[in-house]
Formats: sequence, structure tokens, C-alpha cells
Amino acid sequence: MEERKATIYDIAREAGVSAATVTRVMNGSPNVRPATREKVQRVIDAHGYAPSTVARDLGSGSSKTIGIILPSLRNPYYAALVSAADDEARQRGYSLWLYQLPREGEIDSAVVENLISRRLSGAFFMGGFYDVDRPDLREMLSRIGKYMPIVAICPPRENLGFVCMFNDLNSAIRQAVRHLHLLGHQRIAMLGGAARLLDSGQRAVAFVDELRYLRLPEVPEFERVGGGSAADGEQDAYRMMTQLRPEERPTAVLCYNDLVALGAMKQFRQMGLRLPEDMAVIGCDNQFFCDYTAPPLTSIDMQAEEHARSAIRELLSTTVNHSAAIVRSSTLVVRESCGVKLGWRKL
Amino acid sequence: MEERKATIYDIAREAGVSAATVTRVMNGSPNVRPATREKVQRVIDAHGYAPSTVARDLGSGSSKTIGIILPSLRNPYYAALVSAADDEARQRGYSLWLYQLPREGEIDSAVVENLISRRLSGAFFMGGFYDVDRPDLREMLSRIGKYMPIVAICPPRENLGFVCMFNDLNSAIRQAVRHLHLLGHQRIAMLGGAARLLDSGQRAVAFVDELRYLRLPEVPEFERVGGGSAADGEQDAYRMMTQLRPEERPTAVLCYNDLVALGAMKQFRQMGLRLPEDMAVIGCDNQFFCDYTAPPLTSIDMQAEEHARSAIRELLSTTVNHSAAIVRSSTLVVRESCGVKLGWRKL
DNA sequence: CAGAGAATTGTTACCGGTAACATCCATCGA
DNA sequence: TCGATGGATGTTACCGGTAACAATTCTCTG
Repeated sequence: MEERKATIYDIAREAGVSAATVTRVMNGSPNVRPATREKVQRVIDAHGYAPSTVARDLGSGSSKTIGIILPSLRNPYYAALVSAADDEARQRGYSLWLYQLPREGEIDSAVVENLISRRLSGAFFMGGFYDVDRPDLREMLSRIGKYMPIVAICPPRENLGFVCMFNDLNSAIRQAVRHLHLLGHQRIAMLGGAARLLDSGQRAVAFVDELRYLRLPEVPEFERVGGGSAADGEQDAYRMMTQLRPEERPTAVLCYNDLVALGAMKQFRQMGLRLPEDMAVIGCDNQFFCDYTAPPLTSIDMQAEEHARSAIRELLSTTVNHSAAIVRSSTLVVRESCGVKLGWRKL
Repeated sequence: MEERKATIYDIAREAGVSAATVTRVMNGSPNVRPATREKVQRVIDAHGYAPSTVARDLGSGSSKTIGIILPSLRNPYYAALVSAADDEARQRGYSLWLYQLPREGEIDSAVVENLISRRLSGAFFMGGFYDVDRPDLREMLSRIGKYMPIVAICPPRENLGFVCMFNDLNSAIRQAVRHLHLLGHQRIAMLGGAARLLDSGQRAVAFVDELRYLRLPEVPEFERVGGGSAADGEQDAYRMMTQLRPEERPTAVLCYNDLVALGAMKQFRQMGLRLPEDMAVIGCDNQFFCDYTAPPLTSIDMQAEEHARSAIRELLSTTVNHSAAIVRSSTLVVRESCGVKLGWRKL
């Protein structure tokens, strides 16, 4: 609280050189005589000198900081992404500046300007359907994009104007449906986040395609909350089971994400269904807790952390590709939430 | 990427005043004639001008940013704390700069110096036993403490040199033990994080005290991993059950935290024990997933988010109390992991 | 051994604000 | 009417680096 850090001038004076030379030593410029470098370095070490990040940012017009824009750290999926991004960034000498989107109300434009005025090296956005489709978010990103590169992990959209990373869910979803089919399931439904999910692309398409291919029936629609939280999953499961007639009810659900699966499992259990005997559940994201649910939750792995790491790398690479999309595959991680062996259930 | 933000000089010129006046308007100084203020404000609004955070930080010698030091965002407990802290800070115009402690290897002193050189308004540290007892972490904090106020959420320790927030677990632990006792449990053990936990304070003391008060036996010691992760809980549960003789084995465990409880429950389930009939489990932290385990996990609520919010408030208050501790109570949140009613199990 | 060219090092002008201090002007009491 | 008083505004010196450019010193060749 009371100490004052040594400045570059203190070091320069003590080493008998100019500030510029100290800068060169600090930044590893090749144009310094070894003897000089050593002399300066000695003084630097002696004082434990570290340049002022603030002054450096102002002088150089850029900061080794990356802005992270995300819905909420309370969702462990995003928390894990941020964690991986931080690891990757720090390893390269960069650090993260956080911005959680306001869950309600518009994005404060003052915050956006503040973000821009920090001269960040880039912005890393992550979000789901609910986020990337918000008009204020789009506007925010387009404004930010005028000043720094952006990389995002989010559902693909037209005219995003920046690199967007996402997963090709086709094969994993087909795999999931086949997995359920092999275990004897005939009626399979998608649950959670679905209102938008269903009309917005690959997830639903692959799902329906595979059902048709296997000549399985499509479960009738029912009223949905359609959100992505555990509470939403709980409610959607309830509505599904109460609104459909017994013979229409699915015996297996493919959930929007693992949180929805968590909520759905709770609901099914409360309704007296046995998992996986009476109801099979598959999640998405393959979060850490999938190993610890009862039964352990089969889930689609989206390679989230690889996404995060490569997003940081992309952001820091000199050759930012301003419009390309980076697609990763996804795989089904089989645990026990759909049953373990063929034949345990009456077909 | 191509645009350049307007500077304070652009605004000053266009408004026909000096930069100092623009600064006054921006910072709401009272010494500005209303007419002037309005004139300047108009130009500011027209340009959507926002001052450079970097320049402001350098000029003023302080930044409206708080450094957050934590073990890992992958632990949803810390993620939730950070999330709450961010909400509270942002509401006051501050933002967060992240630093996750390296899980292995020493803390990089360059990172520490970098943190210090950012002129942060303060540092908010959170960690468990494993963290706060690390010598390099202690050194880091003591170094940081020379330049900015620190507030921490961590187990209380001597000579920490800054405000430390923690919970008085006494009543909750007694409550937990009584809860288990009322449900008919005789043999109760603590699980996870225990090697250090047991010799370091209130948790174990309250636990043993209550056992004695209720004239319950103490479960013999067994070899422990003693960590705080779900995998650690899994292993500790295994060791406990295999190393103790049948008649020594507890029928209820009080876990170091909810993750340990999650792992332990998995292990118990794998061993064929029914939860809660054969084994009761209590966690600690009352994390979001406690509602979704099977059975829902009874847990000790530590008011984590209140801690986080008040930590930020404390950090930003002018009257930082440099040595006081802030203690919050904790309460047992009863769900179903210990059974729901008296008498369901043979006594 | 002189001069060219490369390697080092120093100078200096920012970067974009902040804050202490100086200045100016209007109001007010003696 | 004049100086005192105080509010409004301008001036200027930083904050602590960076980077372009200038200057100086080597090194090597003809």
C-alpha cells in the first residue's frame, strides 16, 4: 500500500543507460550488446523491476489482454471454457478481462465503450442461441469488431462478421439416436432449448433424419419452456410427460445440454421412473458432473476446451481469418444413462 | 479494426473548451457552469465519446479494476464466487482481471509483478486449505498487499495481513451431526480434505465435540487422499470402506465439500450401497447441483455469494479494515441424502 | 587507413488522460 | 470604487512506458 514500484527511469539511471535501452532489454530486442544487456538485466533483477502494464499499454497502443464476453460463469460450461482460455492466454503472456452479459435488460453501452477503450488484443465471445440472437449483443459485437478481432464459440449465424467456432453435431446426434435404437428405444424426443433449436438447424435436422432413416416415429410436439438451465429441463420434462398421452411419451430423450439433462433426470425420478430402465437420457457438453450423476450421464462431447484454446490462439495469431468458421466434430461419450446392455428391457 | 476513437482533445476542440473541462464534465465535477457542461456533454454524446481507460489509469494512478486470484474456474464453487463478484463490481463501475493459480509448480513472480503493475484497486483472493497454506501463495499475497488492499475468502490463518472472510461452521456442523443422529445414525465420519482439515481447526473440533456430546463413537482413522475434488471423494470413500472393518464403517459421512460428496456418492453406489438407506451423505457449499443429485444432497450453505459481494464492497470502501476477519454463519440445508423421515431405517 | 554500412545507444515526441496551480472574471461588502 | 472572495476555466507538468529517428561507435573492405 505504501511502496512505489521502480520505474524504467530508475533502472536506466542505475544501469547508466537510457530508458530506451531498458525497454529493449525488457522486450528482448536483438539490438543490444550482450554486455549491456547483462548489465541492465542485473539491475532489473536486483530491483525485481517489472514495467507498468498501464504505461506500456498506453505507449504501445495495445494491451496483452483479451476481453471475454460470456453469459454467466455460474454455468459451469462457460466457466470451464473461460478457465481453459485463461490457461492458454496466460501461457502466452496474456490475461483476461471479464464481461458477463446482463441476463436481463440491455447491454450497457458504457461498458462496451469501456471495453473498447482498453485497447484489448481481441475479444472472445461465447454464448448459446439465446445470446447470439439478441439484437443488443449483435450490435455490441459489431461495434467491438471495429476495433479488435473477435473469435466466438457460438451457434453459427449469417453475417456474424467474425470467426465463429462450433461443432458439427450431425454425426454425434445420429450416433446418439442409433445408440438409443440399439438399446431398444422406439420413441425418442429432444428436450430443452428446443423452441429455437428445432427451427434453427443442424441439430434438429440430423435428429429427424436419423429417426426417419431408422423408421422411428417422431414424438408429437408439446409446450416447452425451451431454456437451457436445469430448472428448464425439469419443467420441460414435466410438460412432456403430462401433455403427451401415455402411448405418445418417449422412452428416451436427447437433451439440449447437460444441465437440462440434470433437471430432466430429477423430474423423471420424481415421477417414479427408473433411470435408465424406464427412461434413457442423453446430455450434451460432456461436463464434469456427467461422471457423477446416477446413472452416469451419456453425453455428447463438444471439445469445449479445445475450442477455447484454439480461440485464444486464433485471436493472437497475426493472420486472423475474418470470416471463416472453424468446425469441430463431436462424439458420443457413452456412460450408463441409456442402459448398459442390449436386452435388459422388454422390446 | 480500422476506426480510431475520439480523444479528449477532439472533444475539447469541438466544444471550444480545454481538455481539463472535458475531464471535469466526464467526472461530474461540481465546478462547471451548467451551460458549459451542457455544451460539452452534447459533443460527448454526439461522438459517443468514452475516455481511454488506459490513459485514465496511467494519469490517475489507479484503475477501476479488481484482481481476482483463485484456484480454478473449473470448480463451480469458485466460478459462482467470481460471477457474484463480477456482478457486484460491475454495478459499481469496476471490472475484474482474472488470475487462476497454477495447480502445479510455483507461482510465476512475473505474473505477480504484472498484477501489481496494473494499479488495481484491490485484490480478491479465494482459496481453500490447499491454497492458502502454499508458501508461494503467501508470499505472493504479502507482496501484493504492499501495493493494494486485499480481501480474501479462505480458511482463517494467523498473520495473513489482510481481511479474511470465512464461516463459523460450528453450529452447522453440530446441526449436521444432530440431524444424522436423529435419523438414527451412530457412526459418522468426516470425508475428504481431511488430512489437514482435522488438525486445523473448527471444523473437526465442532464435529468431535458434538459426537462426544451425543455419546457417539469416533470412527477410526483410515488412509486418505484428502483432496477436495470429486475424484478425491471417490477414492477416500473407497479407502474408508475397504480399510475399516465392517463394524467400524460409518453409516453417514460429512464431506469436505459438495464435490467430494459427489464422488463419494458415486463410490458408495458402485459398492452397492443404497443412498440414503445404507449411507447418508452431507456435503458442504450448497452448490447448484445439490438439488439434482440422486438423492438430492443435504449440504451446508456457506453464503458464498454474500461473501463475494461483501468482499467487493469491502475492497471498494474507503475504510478498509486491514486485519479484521468477517465471519458469516452457515446453515444446514436439508434435502434427502440422509433420509427423509425418522424410522425408515432399522435402528 | 578512410569510408561505408551495420550495430548500438540516445533523444525526443507522443499515448490520452489527470490534477495541481494559475488566471480570469463576476459578485459583494466596506 | 476597490480589493477580497470564490467559482469557472485554462495551463502545464506529469504518469511510465514505446517507437521513430538521430547520433555514435564498431567492423570490415578496398
